[in-house]
Order: sequence, then structure tokens, then C-alpha cells
Amino acid sequence: MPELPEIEHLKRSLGPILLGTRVGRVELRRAEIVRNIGLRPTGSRIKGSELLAGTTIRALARHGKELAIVADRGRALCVHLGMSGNLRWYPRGARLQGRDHVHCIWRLDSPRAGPGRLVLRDPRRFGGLWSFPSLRALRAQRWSGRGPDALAIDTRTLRRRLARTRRPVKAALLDQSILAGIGNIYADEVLFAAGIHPLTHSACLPAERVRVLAGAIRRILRSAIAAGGSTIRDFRDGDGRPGTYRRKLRVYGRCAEPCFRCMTPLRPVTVAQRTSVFCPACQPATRRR
DNA sequence: CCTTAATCCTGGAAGC
DNA sequence: TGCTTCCAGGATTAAG
Repeated sequence: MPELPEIEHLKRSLGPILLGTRVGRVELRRAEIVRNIGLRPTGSRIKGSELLAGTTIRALARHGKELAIVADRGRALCVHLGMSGNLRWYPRGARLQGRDHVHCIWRLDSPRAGPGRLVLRDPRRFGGLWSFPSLRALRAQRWSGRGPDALAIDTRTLRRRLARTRRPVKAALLDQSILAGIGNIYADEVLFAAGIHPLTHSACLPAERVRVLAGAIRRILRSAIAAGGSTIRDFRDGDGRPGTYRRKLRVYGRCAEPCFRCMTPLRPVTVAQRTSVFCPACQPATRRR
């Protein structure tokens, strides 16, 4: 499930291949994955240029879990990988890994990596593509509805945004309109690191706890980026490599196993329709107001 | 306005 | 072994 660290690592792994690269023909095999139909003229067909055909890639940008590929004429293609998606580079002649669920193929000529294909594959189709005339339009129409990027979140901003909601802190961390980039894996990890119970009322967190939480978010996301992200099952970077941060996860996926800090068995709790794993000793429940 | 639930989708694991 | 059932998850939309 690609979250912020996986997408940031993807951006870094694809950057050298994609920057300055000519986009040739684009093969859209499943048109439904282009999601911003409502923002387009009704009944209009998706044009190749909307998927960057015939342009040169000039920049990559990221906000939260979303990646934008920006072309020379300014057009920005926003990619969201959902939970099972991947975006991979295949040099000419390389065989695709997985023939089914391939939704879009870009034929590229990279100044550094040579000719090849960029392939979007997403079995569960929770991901998608959104095309905008410019990065500015993408930011205004889509990313403006998201909270600040979690990678550089500061205490003051986090405290302000957590104070606005009555939900449990775990639900708030998963809400991309509050903070962009954190999903179920890293939410559990940062709450453990900060010693906060997932059900703690967001607005009731003392300022000192929020300071610790903000620090844990920045530290854990940075560390996960350096490890190439967490591969639970599907995630691969632009070169097809899995991430290694899974080995460093301290609570996610470890339900009933002993806490690394105190040996207490980790416990599950459902918050916002998701399973959370936490340590009942290191993350004590606070009395609710 | 704020919060919660249903929805989309496939593959892997568990249960019978 | 083979079938069914359940679960995993992010964002959008609808409902409460």
C-alpha cells in the first residue's frame, strides 16, 4: 500500500529516467482509470496529449501519496497508486511482470536510460490518473483539498489541524484533508513511537504529545524513504525493487506478538473501519472528556 | 457542519 | 482438493 514514503522513493527512482524524456505513443487500455471525467467537457474522448503523448517530461512533483508528472507544455498528470498499484520502467525488450491489470503504457525515449516503457499496473484499481492543464491547476483543483504534506509537518500546524476534529487521533491521521501522506501502516507506527493510544481524542492531545507526534512523523517517514518504503506484498519502485522498511515496522502486522519495547502482546483495535495494532502498555488509553 | 458507512476491486488466506 | 467466505486498503459519495 503505497503511502508517502513509497511515493517519495518512487519519485526519486523514476526521476533520473523520466526527466528530459520524450513521450511517444500512449496506450490507454482501461479508460476508467482516468478519473477526472467530471472536470472535463462531457462526452469528450481522452486525448493522447492529456496523457502526455508527444511531450517531454520536465519535472516530477509529489503531495502526500500522489505523484505528478509535469510536461514541457505545462500539462500535469497526477498518479495515485491506490493500494495495489505500481508504476514501473521497462527498458526496450524487457518483459512485463504481470500481463493482466495493465492499464496504461507510455512509450518513452529517455536521454539517460534509452528507449523503453513506463507501465501502470493496478490489480485492485483503487488508483487512478487525473490530467490537468498545469501543475498550478492540479494544485488548485485537487491538492488544495488536502492537508499539508506530512514529511515536513511542524508542531504548530499539526496541533491546529488536530484540534479541529472530534475524531480519534488514528482516524484524523488517516484523513488526507487533515494531513497528506499517512496511511494505515505509518499511522500505527507513528502512534507507537509517540506513545499515543489510537483512540485518543485528537483535540485532547496535550501540546507536548503533539510535539512528540510531529517529530515521530518526520523521523519515521524519512527513515522509511531511505529504506525504499515498506513492501507488504505488492509495492515495487520504478525499477521493480521492493522496499525494506517492513523489517523495521514495530507494530503494523504484528498483532499478538510481543512489543519490542516491553514484551507486552500487541493488541488490535478497530478505528475508522481499519485495523490498528498498538501496545496497551506503551500506548495507554487516556480518560476521554 | 461534522462524522460515519457503503462503495469500488482482486488476490491471498482461512475455514469447511 | 476445491469450494466459499472474509479481509486488506484509499478516496469518493451518500447518508445520518
